[in-house]
Amino acid sequence: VQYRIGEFSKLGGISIKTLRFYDQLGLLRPAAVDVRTQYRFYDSGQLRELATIRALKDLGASLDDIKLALGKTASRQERRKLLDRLRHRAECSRTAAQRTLLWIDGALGELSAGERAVPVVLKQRSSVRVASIRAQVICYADMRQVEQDLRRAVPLAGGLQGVLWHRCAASGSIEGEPFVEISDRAPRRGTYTLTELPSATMAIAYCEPDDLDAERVYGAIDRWIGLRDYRLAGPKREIYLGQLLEIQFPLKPA
Amino acid sequence: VQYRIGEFSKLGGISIKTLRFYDQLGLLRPAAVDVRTQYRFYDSGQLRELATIRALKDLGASLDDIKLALGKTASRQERRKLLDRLRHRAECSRTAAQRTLLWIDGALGELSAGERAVPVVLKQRSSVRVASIRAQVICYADMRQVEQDLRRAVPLAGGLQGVLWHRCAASGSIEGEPFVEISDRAPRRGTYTLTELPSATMAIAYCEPDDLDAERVYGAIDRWIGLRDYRLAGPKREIYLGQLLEIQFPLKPA
DNA sequence: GGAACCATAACGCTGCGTTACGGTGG
DNA sequence: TCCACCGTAACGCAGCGTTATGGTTC
Repeated sequence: VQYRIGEFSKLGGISIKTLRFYDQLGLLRPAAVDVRTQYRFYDSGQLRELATIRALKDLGASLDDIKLALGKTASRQERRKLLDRLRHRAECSRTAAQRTLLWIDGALGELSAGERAVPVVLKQRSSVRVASIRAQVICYADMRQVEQDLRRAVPLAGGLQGVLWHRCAASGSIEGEPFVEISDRAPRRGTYTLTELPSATMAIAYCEPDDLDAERVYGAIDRWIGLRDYRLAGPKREIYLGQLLEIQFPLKPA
Repeated sequence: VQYRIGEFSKLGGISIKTLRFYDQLGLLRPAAVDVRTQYRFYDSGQLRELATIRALKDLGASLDDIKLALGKTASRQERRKLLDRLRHRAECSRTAAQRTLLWIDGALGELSAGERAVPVVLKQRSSVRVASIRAQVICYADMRQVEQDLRRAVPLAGGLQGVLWHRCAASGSIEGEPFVEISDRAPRRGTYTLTELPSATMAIAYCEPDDLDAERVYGAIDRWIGLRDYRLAGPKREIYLGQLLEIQFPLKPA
């Protein structure tokens, strides 16, 4: 039995446009084509092919994948590999959706509590050459003095400025390392150290220069990391950006 | 502090092209534009805007959504509604991924057992006017006789043909209803009944006219439905398509 | 002769990446 | 003068939906 495209599309539960598109891709060629009118004719066996295509598509396969998997040259091996890939994608997509869900629930909670949600994003930073002074202090405010010492010693070039935090109050002592970016031309040595901030993947967020806000933002980044398969890798960074502070948590997978 | 697009893109962890695109959309306008050279200049506060955009995007928002949510005319209400929508989407996406996972695991199992996986798809069928004869029989083969009676009584017009199964062996008795599609012009009444197959959403799959294959396919559709929030709604249908049988399970949500 | 069906061709959607081509800044 | 940087403009991607225009079948 032969069907014209309209009837076949109704039987197959798919649009005419899609059928023409699949024909053009070579994914589902009509069983016959009238040479004069170019009318497409499909047969009942092709309903099953179509169902196979739709089923694979519903599992997340691309039309290219499907074309390869259904082609005559395709082996059981290849079909299996396609399913394995699709399985993997589905797994990733499930965990991603799960994380999104948990994060949104957290954000909705904060909103209900009258606070604004803290946007946290992932960012890659390449390595930066810096001059720095590392110091232990009694309270965070004491770090200001160290920063001023550094700025006096180094001609600041308009590059990045900030602080690396090696230990924070929770660990019993406070240890920080103010730094400023320096150009490649080697400057004279002085009271400061020349090092290189390693390149890193980082979770970042912004906060006002205000202790209360800082605490919220630190907590938010911690929760963000907690939802993902990352761990902290190295000292946290705070970058000065005008009136704003960018908080960076360097990460490594696993 | 002002940044040119290249530096800003590095600080923000996003491509130059994307920044220009966001400018064009009005999503993130540069703080200043040089009138002569058209160079874009961004400031540090825009890093935070950018992070907000990226964070929302990561939660699945479209750029349009984000533009509305971050616009000055947007209220807390609207931002909340956006999060609710995103939450809903994430939930759908999670269950969809979960179903895909379970289904693929089933298919991989069948493949390992040496069988081919059965493609099952959802399909909408509109209502069809049919002539039919309903009958109880002792074994499935007896239904052939009823089908022949029907075909003798009705001028078959090349439309759909098949059987509705009201009861199957598992329920103790077998009751089926062979039918053939008829045109709108009312035919004479005879030994058959005129009814209308209601329109329905159906889970369908194809099988060879072979009892063993039929059993596999019925099982596959059952499992398919089991993974979703559907229930059976009415008699199953079998449609004859040349050498092929299309098995249809009518469904209703919940 | 008109309604329903078929055909091809071309543009639209998202969210950018990717040339191509030319002006700027240091 | 060179090279890195900036600009606009236009096409490409997936998977079709949506006209626009014209032939075919009943």
